[in-house]
Amino acid sequence: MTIRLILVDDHAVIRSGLRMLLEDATDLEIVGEMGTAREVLEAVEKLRPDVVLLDIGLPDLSGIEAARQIKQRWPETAIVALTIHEDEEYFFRMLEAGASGYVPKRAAPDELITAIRAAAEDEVYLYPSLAKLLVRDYLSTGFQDRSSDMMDGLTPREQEVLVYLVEGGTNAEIGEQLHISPKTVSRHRENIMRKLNLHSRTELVKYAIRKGIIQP
Amino acid sequence: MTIRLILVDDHAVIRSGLRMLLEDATDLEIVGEMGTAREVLEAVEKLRPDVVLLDIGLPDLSGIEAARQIKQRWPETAIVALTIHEDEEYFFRMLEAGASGYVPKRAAPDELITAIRAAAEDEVYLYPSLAKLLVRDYLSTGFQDRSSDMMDGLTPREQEVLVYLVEGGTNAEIGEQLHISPKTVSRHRENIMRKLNLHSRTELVKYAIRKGIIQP
DNA sequence: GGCGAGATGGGTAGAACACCCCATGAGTAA
DNA sequence: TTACTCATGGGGTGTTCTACCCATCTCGCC
Repeated sequence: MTIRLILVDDHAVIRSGLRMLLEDATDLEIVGEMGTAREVLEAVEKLRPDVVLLDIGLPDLSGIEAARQIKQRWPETAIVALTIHEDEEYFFRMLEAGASGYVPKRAAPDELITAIRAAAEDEVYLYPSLAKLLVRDYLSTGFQDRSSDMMDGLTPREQEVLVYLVEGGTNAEIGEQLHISPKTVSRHRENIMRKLNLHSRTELVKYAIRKGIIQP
Repeated sequence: MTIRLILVDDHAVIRSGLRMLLEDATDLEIVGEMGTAREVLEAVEKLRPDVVLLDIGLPDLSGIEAARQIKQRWPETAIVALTIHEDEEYFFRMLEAGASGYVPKRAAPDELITAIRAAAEDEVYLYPSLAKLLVRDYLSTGFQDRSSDMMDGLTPREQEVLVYLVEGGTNAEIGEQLHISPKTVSRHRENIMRKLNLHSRTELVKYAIRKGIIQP
């Protein structure tokens, strides 16, 4: 009983590498290999794999959107995300899209194979550092309505403060502009960082630029 | 006459994949495999490989700096950069550091092997899209003074420290990675900020992203 | 009415930062 | 030789940040 697998990554070298790596596992059969989301959708239709191993950074369509469409049309197909991104942003969006596994590329090869096997059994494999995020989120919010707010769960005020933070002002300066105490600014900053799993202003700036909140 | 090779990438999955991929080429012998720049420097000293296959995005030290140090201490060792970055910035800096090849991860496996063989023969393999950049640069400027104008009068060491600063590390962490005291890191930071007329780390991050030194 | 979320603030402690002072040694160019 | 840049570090000082603790008030919702 082999697991039929499709590899998706826009880097040919990585794709070929993965193929060889996975061929060691005799219960895995790689039935297809491609580099764009459009090819994947066609291939899933035609090949009906058990598992799709999917990179997020595809050129034509994000891996997240690709996953969403795959799960919508063929819910029985399991998806394992293999990516360099370990932040909350991508992780939760991939889960919402229906992924059964999320493995960072820094993981050990065995962990990847474990994730694929788990996905094929309709189970879920999460890399420890990311599982932790999920547990924390579950404990705090119950996580059932996360997909609705889509703006990372920041409140309007927090989003507003975030803009000022990444512009480079100190808490005191921001407080003056918003007519609130520096402590309140700091409070908002703490909540933002906790929600986004960030731990310094430099990370905050990079996050904001990624999200298009500010221009560099 | 086999080519002795070292693999460097911080992603274990990719590393293992590359190993399998390259084992198909019988004239290549992988004598080492590691994930950090520090390990590479030790390994080159001990193993004396013909070629180092090097990813740019290492956790402790940029691949560019690692390449620079390798070429400085062991000039006979060839370096092939294998990276996701295809922009001008990284490409030229890697060439200046002494790389004999530059292959994007989206390249075909054969191209990677070709690049390694070329490097071992003391030749240079450049991926077509990047070779084009080099030709264009040569035609327009003569390319001999490119390194000096990259960053507004920063010294090489300052440019190097800048990269680490905007990655988010503290002075102590950066000092550890560069084997210098935190005070020296701080000193470089002060000089950088004075030269660029910046006054905080967040401004530094935005500057670096504008210049393409890092990706957000 | 109570309950949770959001916004508001205060305090504390340790770490990190930003900006000064100083110096030594290596290398290079005038 | 002298002068200069570069990289290396030490000290100090005040500010800022990060991460906890605590509280009150308002609002909508069940």
